[in-house]
Amino acid sequence: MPRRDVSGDGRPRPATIRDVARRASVSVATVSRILSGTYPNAPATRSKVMRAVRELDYVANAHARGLAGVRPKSVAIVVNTVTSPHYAHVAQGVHEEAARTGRLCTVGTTGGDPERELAAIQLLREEHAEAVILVGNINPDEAYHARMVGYARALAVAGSQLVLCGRPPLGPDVPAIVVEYDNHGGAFAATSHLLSAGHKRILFLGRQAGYTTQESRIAGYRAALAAHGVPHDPALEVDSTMERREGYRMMRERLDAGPRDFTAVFTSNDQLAAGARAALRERGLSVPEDVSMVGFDDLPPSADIDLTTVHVPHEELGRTAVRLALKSETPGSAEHVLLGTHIVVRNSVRPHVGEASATD
Amino acid sequence: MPRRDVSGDGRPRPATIRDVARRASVSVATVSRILSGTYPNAPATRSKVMRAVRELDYVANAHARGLAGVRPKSVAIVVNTVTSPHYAHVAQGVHEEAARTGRLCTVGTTGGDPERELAAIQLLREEHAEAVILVGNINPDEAYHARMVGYARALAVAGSQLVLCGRPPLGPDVPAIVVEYDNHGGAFAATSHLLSAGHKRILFLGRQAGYTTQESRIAGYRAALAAHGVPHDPALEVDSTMERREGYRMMRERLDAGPRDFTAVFTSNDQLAAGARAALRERGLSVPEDVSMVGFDDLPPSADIDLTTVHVPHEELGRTAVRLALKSETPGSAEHVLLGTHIVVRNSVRPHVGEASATD
DNA sequence: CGCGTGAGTTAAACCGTTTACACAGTCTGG
DNA sequence: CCAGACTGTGTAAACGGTTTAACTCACGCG
Repeated sequence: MPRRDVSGDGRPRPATIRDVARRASVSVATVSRILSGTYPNAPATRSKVMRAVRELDYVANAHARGLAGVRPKSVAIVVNTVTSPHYAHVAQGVHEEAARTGRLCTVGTTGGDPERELAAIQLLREEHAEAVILVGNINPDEAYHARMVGYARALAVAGSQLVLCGRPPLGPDVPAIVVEYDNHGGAFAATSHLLSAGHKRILFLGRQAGYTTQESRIAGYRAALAAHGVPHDPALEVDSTMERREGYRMMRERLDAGPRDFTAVFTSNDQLAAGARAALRERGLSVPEDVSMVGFDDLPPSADIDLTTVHVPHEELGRTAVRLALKSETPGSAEHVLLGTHIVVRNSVRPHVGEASATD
Repeated sequence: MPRRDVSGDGRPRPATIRDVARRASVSVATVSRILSGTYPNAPATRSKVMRAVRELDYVANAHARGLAGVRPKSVAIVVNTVTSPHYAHVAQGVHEEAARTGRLCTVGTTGGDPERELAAIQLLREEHAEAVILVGNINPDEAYHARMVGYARALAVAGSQLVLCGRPPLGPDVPAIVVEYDNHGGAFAATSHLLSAGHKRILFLGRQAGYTTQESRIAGYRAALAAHGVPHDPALEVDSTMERREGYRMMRERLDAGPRDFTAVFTSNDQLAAGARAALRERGLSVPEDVSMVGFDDLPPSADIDLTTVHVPHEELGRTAVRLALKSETPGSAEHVLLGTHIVVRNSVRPHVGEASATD
């Protein structure tokens, strides 16, 4: 019945707390208490134990500790991919904050597949992590939402604090911390910036129906047009995913399709802007001389191409998520934080002095 | 003495295997067997149990399972940062392969600090993960190496297979799987490509003493020069880190320092190439018309700027690491794999027809 | 009819921690 | 001088699974 390896090969096994206790001639309870440091102990005993720990190179077994009821020090994060810059930077923030407090992160990737997201959460239920952070953008449908609500409750029961990062709340009765950032306000500011420079024909690149992030951004764009009394032309809204190639392709198609009917471009993220910019250059149009452009995200490479863009606090998003999740002792908090975004002005916008510029 | 929550608040607790057993009127052993599927069982019992599982929304506690001696399904990866493209892509490969087999990844970041790397490993010892994958480039010194060897042994004892990814072996008696890629060969090919196009003055950008990756690349560069009988001029080797800004800065300095003394550039990675290219353009020099350029890494954005570069199988590096680690039942394997690199020819190199081009 | 046989199930040991409680000293104050 | 507080340590019961060995029951065979 025992599985203790006394038998054959004698493959070494890690030292246990019992080995330490034996070597230091104390009980296991004493060792445990001294290592956790939360109990009174005699200096002499303490040094005996610490020596035994060192000599045996003892580290505690995380499984045993977790089972014994100590909350494991771990946070989990579920992202789309680890290669896309936005996710990577949020993850970076999560890692920073986690590392500050001596934690590692469990990372699950979904490739944008809601099914895989749900599967990852199911797996994470087993781990009883302190926090489970779901980051980014999804295209929620009814069935998905219902299942997610159930899973969220299950996580709470398992003792994991759920955090939604850059994604809307699940509902009033689902306990989750929500850390969003101001997509609408950022898009409003970006569009206003172009409008103030005299642009009236502003192409919006990167519409994607159903995805909450993109919808907020386009809503901000429309709101700014309305606020400035500039007519909204649906033909200026171009569907595309968020990848650079797509920005390149869509801009190229647009330019090839007929005469240019815009003087400025607002893209749903910086990668689209970079792609669109490349397409423009190929057609002999430069930014900002011929076309003004504003992006969204403020990723590091955007500084190199002097792109005016909306700064998103990626890292802070991640840090805040972790901080809030670990703050409350008992999981099941519900909180809603909205981080600000602001426009970073570089050199990709020029005033537009159009034909009869001053009407209205 | 018990901690079972019968007392006050009645906060719900996750269902345990005992709850399932009770509900299905069988013993816990039966439930365990049926769920693990590795034992004969009667169909009637099976469906009873499965129903109870569904009704109670039972998932097994990973800690308990781990403690009971079942190898937890988890792989760990330790990287520099999650935002740098090379690491991100390797991590992506690791995640892919892990996800394929239903595993999540634990990720530790070091920020390039050897101390933090060692700390992460120490933390990972507690987890008893199946595999611990250390990725990338370091600047090993004597003390670090000694400690790492000790930690590597400890990991083996804990049952975790150590994998070194893009980093040289620790030593013949340290059990680790090593997955490298051909830095030397790639650099040799890249340099040869430029030499064959008639270039004799090739700037090497990105030398960094002590870092194994960069040293292999510069060695390949020198070997190619020697093989083609082109004299090696140390003044053409420029120190720099691997960041884009640095490439921009160093190239700018070089151009400002005096007349241009090179016709081609080989950079230690694509990001340096992008930076250097930007600096060249600012001075009115274009690639490839005025200066030929070859990079290293073949990151996605490099296709957009038509950069000829050395393809590194980032994702495959990660996938191979996981695959090999999980292959062997017992940890402590030692294996050395060298993945190939190859040059991807785009449009950043032009033949150089120099003054008196044909001497030697 | 006795008995092995094998499929299906169970009781109990065990994994390595933490912690509630008991207990032995040592001080302190009345 | 003794009750009571305080210190430090030990004992043993959890935590929630897996696994071994034993047991039950029907069945087929000699």
